[in-house]
Amino acid sequence: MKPANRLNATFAALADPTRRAILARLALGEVSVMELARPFAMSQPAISKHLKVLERAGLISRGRDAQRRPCRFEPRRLKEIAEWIGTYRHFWEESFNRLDQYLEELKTKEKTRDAK
Amino acid sequence: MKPANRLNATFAALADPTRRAILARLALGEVSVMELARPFAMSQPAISKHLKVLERAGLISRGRDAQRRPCRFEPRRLKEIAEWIGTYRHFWEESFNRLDQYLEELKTKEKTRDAK
DNA sequence: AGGTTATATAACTTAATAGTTATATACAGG
DNA sequence: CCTGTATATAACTATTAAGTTATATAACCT
Repeated sequence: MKPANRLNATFAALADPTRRAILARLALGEVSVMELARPFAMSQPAISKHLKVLERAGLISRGRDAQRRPCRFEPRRLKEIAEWIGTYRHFWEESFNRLDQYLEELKTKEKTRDAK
Repeated sequence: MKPANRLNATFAALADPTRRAILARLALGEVSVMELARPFAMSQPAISKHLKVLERAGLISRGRDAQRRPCRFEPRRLKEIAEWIGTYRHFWEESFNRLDQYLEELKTKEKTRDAK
């Protein structure tokens, strides 16, 4: 998959609260599908579908343990989107906020001056 | 909007490459809709729809300049998802990688032993 | 007022998503 | 071999999303 498509798939997968909850659970360790499904007010096939979405997005991988298919969290794709967001980080970090504040001050001064 | 719904809307908005490209453009400064639309092989109403999605997600805001509605990038929501991802950061950072490597080594040793 | 430019909205089509129930597959264990 | 358990798939429905064209709204300019 091309990197842009990876971002599409990753973001789309993360847009669903059930899937984010699944990831949160998997961050604590491998779990089977049934175990994953239990806390949700949703059928098992629905959970299986969510898992397929997560897997195709590369956010989880699956093992084999008898008839169980334990799911494991895979951090690579989260790292990728963390890096994507990183290119915007300066917008909310200290150094930028200082510039922002400075610009705000300028604006306020202008208005004050114009009002005179 | 509740925080969970905000995450839904933000991730969904970012899942589209056109919208990510719009954000990238807006990170360089305010732009009007027509200017934004130009580089895309897409009608103006399509761009307006994307902007509405971005606006409802809180990723942009819009001003007024005569008949123009200049769009401005709003970093808050990106910051929020950066924080959400932050809770998983330890999975790909140095300290974790060392543990991961150690576990990989253990596995390899097991296999080697079993093969004997 | 009338024409032009910028943007938004309406109505529509197509395709994708999230869920359902029912069924199929695969393995485990007596 | 038979039964139960875990998971996946099929077939279906309802909702949402992304695009289109045509039209409406709003502000500028002469």
